[in-house]
Amino acid sequence: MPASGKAETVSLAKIKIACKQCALRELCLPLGLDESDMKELDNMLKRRRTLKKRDYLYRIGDSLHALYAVKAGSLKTVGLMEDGRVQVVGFHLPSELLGLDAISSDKYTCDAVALEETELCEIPYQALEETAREIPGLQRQLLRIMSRAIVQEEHQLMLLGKMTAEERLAVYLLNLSKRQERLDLPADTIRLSMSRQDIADYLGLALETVSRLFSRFQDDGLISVSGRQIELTDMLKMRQILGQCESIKTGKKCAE
Amino acid sequence: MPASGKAETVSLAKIKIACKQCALRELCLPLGLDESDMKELDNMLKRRRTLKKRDYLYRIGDSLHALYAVKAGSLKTVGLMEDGRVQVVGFHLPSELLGLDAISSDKYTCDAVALEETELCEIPYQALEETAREIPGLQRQLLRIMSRAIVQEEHQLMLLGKMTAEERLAVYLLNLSKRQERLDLPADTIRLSMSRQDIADYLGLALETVSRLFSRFQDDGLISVSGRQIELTDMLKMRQILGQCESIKTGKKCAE
DNA sequence: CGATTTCTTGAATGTAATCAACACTGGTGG
DNA sequence: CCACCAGTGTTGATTACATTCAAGAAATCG
Repeated sequence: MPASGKAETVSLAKIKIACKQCALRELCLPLGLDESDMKELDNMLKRRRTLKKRDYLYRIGDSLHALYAVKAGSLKTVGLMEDGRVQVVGFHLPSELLGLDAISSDKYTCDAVALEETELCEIPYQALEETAREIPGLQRQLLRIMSRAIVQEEHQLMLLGKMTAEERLAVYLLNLSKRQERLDLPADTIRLSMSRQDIADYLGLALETVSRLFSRFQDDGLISVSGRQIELTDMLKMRQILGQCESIKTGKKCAE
Repeated sequence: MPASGKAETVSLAKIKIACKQCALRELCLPLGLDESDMKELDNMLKRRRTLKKRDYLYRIGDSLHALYAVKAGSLKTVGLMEDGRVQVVGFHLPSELLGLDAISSDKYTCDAVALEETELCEIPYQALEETAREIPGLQRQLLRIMSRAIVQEEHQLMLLGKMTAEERLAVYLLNLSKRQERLDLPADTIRLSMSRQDIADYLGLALETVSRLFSRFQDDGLISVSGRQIELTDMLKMRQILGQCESIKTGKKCAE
């Protein structure tokens, strides 16, 4: 283990804070990087991007230039079928990474669309790959992040393949709650940045079904709905909808 | 570009053949490796494993020791819900890799079960990660493989979220056909190693629905069914079920 | 060969989709 | 500031697709 002088510690603390602000803690914060590593990373992450609501970050078939980390706002990634059917593949909140699907073929396989005013960090992929070679911890972290994406999607497969409409929405809300908590936001107040249609396209339901479920949950005292503002008024009862399977369904087990 | 003497070429050819037999071409064949790299890889891949039908390769919660490449036979990976519901997350044929989900948390998140007599190569993960540091091409390939898994699961999300039962089975059969082709097996003859129940649990359907669809496809002249032996007698008509979306649905677009 | 598992087929049911009408929201310009 | 309008969300009625329940046939295994 290398000795750590005071200068290094300070610098490290500084850059970690920067990284936290930049919402990239997913990628680099957990690492034990030395100062020069940090510089390299920092150089890579200079570029910013801002999107307005409905702007595309990238489209299906675009060449992979970069991965993106959400700094503020939110996006959806959407898979399309030529006959117009769409599947929302993911929602991306601050601190989360987009674009991993493009690594295999050098093309993005989904459209990525901002759901609101959104800020991102651009991570040029070529540079990231090269840097990962030099910084073992970064390589490791990158692999972990990709693996986590796989696990997350496996949960979604289970949701789409085996769960009722009611369960799907309960999972969805609890999952959003959990992700907010990680950002040090209140767990029981959710401001949805996506439409009912988006939620439906994510959960494999019709938008009317989603709307009805919001109403039913409200009638049952689980939530309080005011447009896109949701209060989780009875988390316990909400979890009971999921029976004993919370851990799998909300992603608790594999989220960390 | 380094000069390549005769000795190196021969050795490289030899190991590539070994790798092909070992069904690991996914991982190392596309790389430009030099001789010492090859040795290192080869050392890593020494261990073999053989499973009988219904044997578990690993279970949910087991610690990640290794990734596995299927050499012969087939497996399913299964996600479980405590109340007994199951979702088959994937089927794994020769040349395909299992265990990527475990990298994020050091635990496998699915059960992996052999569907028949199955042979595998064990790839100790720790060693793989370290080797990937030293061989840039390997790191790159590993990232690509993981990205491809993500893309594949995204297709499955679309299938489960947006496709009819009929379309799901058509996609499934065409996908199997394509994977067989890649192994230099006939594209129009499929011997299913999985039960109707497994297929149903993969496609998010009831087993009766799957059974009925096989019958209907046969009545419509698309396939000829004899238990688990399927002949694709009219691929064209089968593709027409999918409308214009073949490329997405059969994985053609992103498989390579 | 018998016994168990797997598969097929039929009938009834149910969950969520679709179709349809209306209400609310939020942004824009008069 | 209000009215308007497009987009978004709610609710009801009907329909449809796939599930469930049930029974029997076929295949597989010991």
